Amino acid sequence: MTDVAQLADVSPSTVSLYLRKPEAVSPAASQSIAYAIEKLNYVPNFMAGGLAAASSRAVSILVPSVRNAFFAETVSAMQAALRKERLQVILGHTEYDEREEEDLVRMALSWAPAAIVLTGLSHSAVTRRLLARTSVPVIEIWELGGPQIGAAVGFHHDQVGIAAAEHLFKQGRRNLVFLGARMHEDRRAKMRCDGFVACARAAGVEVEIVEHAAPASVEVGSTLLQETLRLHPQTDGIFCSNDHIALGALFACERLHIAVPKQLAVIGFGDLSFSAACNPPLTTIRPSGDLIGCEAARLIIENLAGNRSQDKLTIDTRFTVLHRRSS
Amino acid sequence: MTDVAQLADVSPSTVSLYLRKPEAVSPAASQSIAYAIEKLNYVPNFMAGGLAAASSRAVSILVPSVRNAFFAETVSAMQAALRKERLQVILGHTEYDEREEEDLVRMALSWAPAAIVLTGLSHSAVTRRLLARTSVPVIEIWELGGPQIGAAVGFHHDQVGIAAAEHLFKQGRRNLVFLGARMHEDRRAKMRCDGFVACARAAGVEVEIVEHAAPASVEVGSTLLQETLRLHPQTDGIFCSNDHIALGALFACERLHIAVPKQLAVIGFGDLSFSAACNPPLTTIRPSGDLIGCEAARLIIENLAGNRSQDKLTIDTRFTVLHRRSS
DNA sequence: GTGAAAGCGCTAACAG
DNA sequence: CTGTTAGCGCTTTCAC
Repeated sequence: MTDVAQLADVSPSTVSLYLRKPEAVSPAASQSIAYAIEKLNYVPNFMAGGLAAASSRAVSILVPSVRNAFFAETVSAMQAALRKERLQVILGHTEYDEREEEDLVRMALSWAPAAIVLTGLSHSAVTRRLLARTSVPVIEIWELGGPQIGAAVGFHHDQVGIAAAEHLFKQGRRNLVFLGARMHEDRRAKMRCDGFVACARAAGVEVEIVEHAAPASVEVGSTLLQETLRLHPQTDGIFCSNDHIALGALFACERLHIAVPKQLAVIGFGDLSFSAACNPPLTTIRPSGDLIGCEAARLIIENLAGNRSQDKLTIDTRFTVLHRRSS
Repeated sequence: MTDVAQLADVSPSTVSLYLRKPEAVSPAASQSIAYAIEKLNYVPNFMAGGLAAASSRAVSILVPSVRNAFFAETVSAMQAALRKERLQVILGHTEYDEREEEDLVRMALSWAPAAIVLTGLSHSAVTRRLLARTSVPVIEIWELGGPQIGAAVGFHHDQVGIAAAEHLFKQGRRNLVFLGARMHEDRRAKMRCDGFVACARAAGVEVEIVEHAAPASVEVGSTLLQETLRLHPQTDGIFCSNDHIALGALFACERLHIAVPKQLAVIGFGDLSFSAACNPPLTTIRPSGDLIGCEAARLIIENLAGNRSQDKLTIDTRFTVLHRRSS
């Protein structure tokens, strides 16, 4: 930076200012600085900058896994939005493990990030303590309806379950089953299940739950459907914890010559890549993973601009019931 | 760190050493330092560390998009492997745009990362120049068979096309079509196509190519299949640029009552979540996205440990033809 | 095995 | 709008 300043015939602080707030530097100085940067192939050092400023232009995002299309979408949307403000994404995978999250938060703090984004509202006590001690803004995504550390951007998963139950009721279904996978890990799937069960119970209907120990997958969906028919042959409506399970169920129905939706109505969650295109097209509930990412990024950017007002803000991104031919 | 040193009654440099090479510090000192760290809730500052050491424990990973399951897998595998060495992942999305990649590389360099991981072998001249000037190790993933900047971990996409053609020949198919989407962007899909066409031509078979301008999706797959039947009704074997396209084709076949594989053999690429579970199970070629991530991480870790030997190393992670019932 | 000294490259008041 | 000044918190020789 000193070299650039020398070549541009200004002081280093003017170069620094130019890099951070170009509009505050005179056009003449700007031009010669730009030339010098180009000429010298100057690459700024973010670590020196971050050290001096006691905070970096990095945002730490911690999700269970980016293999999960939901989080991939959110991470992608967020990175695109943050990129415009020249903010970098530091990614961490918690694998649904609070201890892992704790460790990742510790490392995240070492970068003095502009913000830390966590998935969900349940975190270990240590995580909460670590975060309470810092002034780094925290944003929790993909879940609403519990105690927040900072701002939260997401939706109520129990409401998803309620919407699913109401939808199936409207279709005249009364023998309902919830198909789930590994719900002890995926708390949000559990919440959808709970909302579904509670809503049905309020209408005098007892929901059966058929669960699998393996992580959600298309194959698990097929297995669960077979299991469902074996245990509860009367079933006329199923809500699947996500669209992978639902697709597997549809495939199994096809193989077993079960008419969907005539004999069995199927509703999923996620609106994944195949959901609109399969046979029959899958009725599902679409969570706005993109919107969650965009809104979270917006909060971070506003915060950076000085808007410290939205500390424990809650943004409900809602969800949409997509009624297609599987119900 | 000074506070920790004071409390532990050692010098700051001993604390620093303890944090970086615990085995080089005496057990007695280690113990009191550990106690002091715990007691004071000391959080190291990576930026100060990076500034002083002129390099950070961050790895910059640039992929087209993490929404793409292939790259999500690799990123996930890599982050898991790097995490064990306390290396952080800085993520960037190029969206298949070399200008974007260039800009992301520039920002990546500002972190003085332990390595930069790029997707594919084609990069802008500026990107190459930027990278040539630094001593940051570069690893290119998901493609082999072109000029490398640094090490490369991946496989030959044209060989995938060849394997697909050979497979279809073995099934007695001679009227072959390649179904692709947006191949001007996805160079690697184009390479698979080229390999397929070249192999067929060598056997005296002319392959037709049916392409769509939109990005690959299940719906595009259905559209492409219909288009294929309209333009080339004799077709008895198709190779799809990926499993989303293939799944869409299977769905369309089902709707049109086209017997798969009897009338039409289908082979895809990717072995995605649904590929083994659909009707019929999809014959596909599995690229080892996980392995690519693991091997890339291994290179980075070895490099960090001083193994500078593997500069322009090439690691072929191969691929597997999974013969299932769609062919 | 441990400590003293000298920065790493930049930012942030503040004064002009 | 620009320059001066004083560090930010750590690593790294090099002695001891």
